[in-house]
Amino acid sequence: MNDAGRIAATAALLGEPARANMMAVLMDGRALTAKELAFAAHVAAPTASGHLARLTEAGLLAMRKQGRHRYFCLASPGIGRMLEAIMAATQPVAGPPTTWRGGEALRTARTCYDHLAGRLGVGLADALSARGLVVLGEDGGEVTADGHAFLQRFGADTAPRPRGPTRLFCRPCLDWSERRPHIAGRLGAALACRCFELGWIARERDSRAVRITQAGRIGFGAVFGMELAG
Amino acid sequence: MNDAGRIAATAALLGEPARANMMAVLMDGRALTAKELAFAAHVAAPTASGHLARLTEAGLLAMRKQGRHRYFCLASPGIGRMLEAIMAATQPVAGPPTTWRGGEALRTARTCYDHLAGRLGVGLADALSARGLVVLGEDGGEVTADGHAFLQRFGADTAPRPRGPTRLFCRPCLDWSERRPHIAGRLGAALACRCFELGWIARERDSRAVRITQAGRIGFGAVFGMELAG
DNA sequence: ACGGCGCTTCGGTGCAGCCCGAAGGATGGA
DNA sequence: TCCATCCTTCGGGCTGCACCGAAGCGCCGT
Repeated sequence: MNDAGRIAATAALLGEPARANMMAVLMDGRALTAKELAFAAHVAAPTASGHLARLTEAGLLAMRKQGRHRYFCLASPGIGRMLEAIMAATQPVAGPPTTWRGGEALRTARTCYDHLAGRLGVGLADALSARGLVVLGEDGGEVTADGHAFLQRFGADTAPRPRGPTRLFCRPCLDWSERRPHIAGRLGAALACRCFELGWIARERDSRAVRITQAGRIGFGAVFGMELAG
Repeated sequence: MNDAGRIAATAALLGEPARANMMAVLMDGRALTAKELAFAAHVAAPTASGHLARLTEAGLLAMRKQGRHRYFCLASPGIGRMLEAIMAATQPVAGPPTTWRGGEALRTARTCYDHLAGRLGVGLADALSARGLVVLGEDGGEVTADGHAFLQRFGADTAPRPRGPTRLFCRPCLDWSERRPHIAGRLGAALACRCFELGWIARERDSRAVRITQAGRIGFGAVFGMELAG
């Protein structure tokens, strides 16, 4: 199997709308049951079962049996990065932000794999950029000296890893609703994690959307100088 | 069109072996004619024409008319990164290096989009790592202070971009033949570019393979301490 | 032990799309 | 002007695969 063969094999799996729906739903890192994925993909259980078997066989998904349920999640962070790369590369030409089907909550704030996206995520990136704490470009990002000090005070885990970086620290990730970058990578995950810890945001059930709490509204304003509408 | 829809649409295009072959051949950034791509994809001209039209329509390829020829190339660097991400994510489990079909030249040294891969690319990464000039991890890389000084002496363009980084500077890219990382990103491109300038390597016709010249054999040994077999 | 539930396997149907040969513009050279 | 080359459009054959209903297997709670 050569380069092109692997690309074709993988892309063929992702090219079926039902399977693409499943992968997209799993992008935030959660594990879902076969039935939930069947519903998300708008297909019957037998059809979903077949798809899930093929995705697992190909190493795109990992499966864990638990009682009578079978939980599926992305097989590795690399799979998530691949999906992000596909979405980033196929970003439609500039224009007014897409209207999401019933997705106002998603546009406000949501998780993107393991970091924050939506207006909250983009606003966070803007706030950090404006203060010179991070520098974001098309394909990479850097944290300034001021930024490291700030993040440490904020309580985000920015300690370097023992044996060199094993995951990109600061990486821009194009936001599908806002069409502007937010912060991904280990920093993005650390920021999101710390915001959950502080109770500034909370996950909505069965959705990638997150809700900004009252404490969050105050905190984002005081610490990052962000004004959150609503 | 939502996230999953865009993934599905793009992946469906890439999921056809003929189209995947075309994209893979174009990964090194060259522009090829429709006929050349038909040959690379092992299909007849009419079939290739249809595929190319769809890929161009979808924004994955860009087309330039020139005389009676039509040259196709990747529409943007982002498309190349997407293809790399797919290959990286679908890396088969560890094992003995794959035997390439008649690809000894490719295994020795080749271009991977715009940087060097194969034993030469991996060797270069190893040499720089061993000397503490760069630190490579799973998902990111850094150039040390010594590394910056070394690269400047070598003549690779490592000047920071005017308004922040617009492309990731140092990034590991998993090598398909060697199963180990080589250096991609702006640094990878700069290194490859400088090696071509110095006449250490030369492109093989109609292939991603590159040939190491006699000057290169001496240069890689003297400057990077690399011993190149053959 | 038994029924309920989640998931899988099996068989048949139907559609989407890949593929090529032949014919039709378009371009450049003789 | 005429031909050769490159590319595209058109039409028909064919394969592959997504999809679902029904039936089978394993696990849990009662």
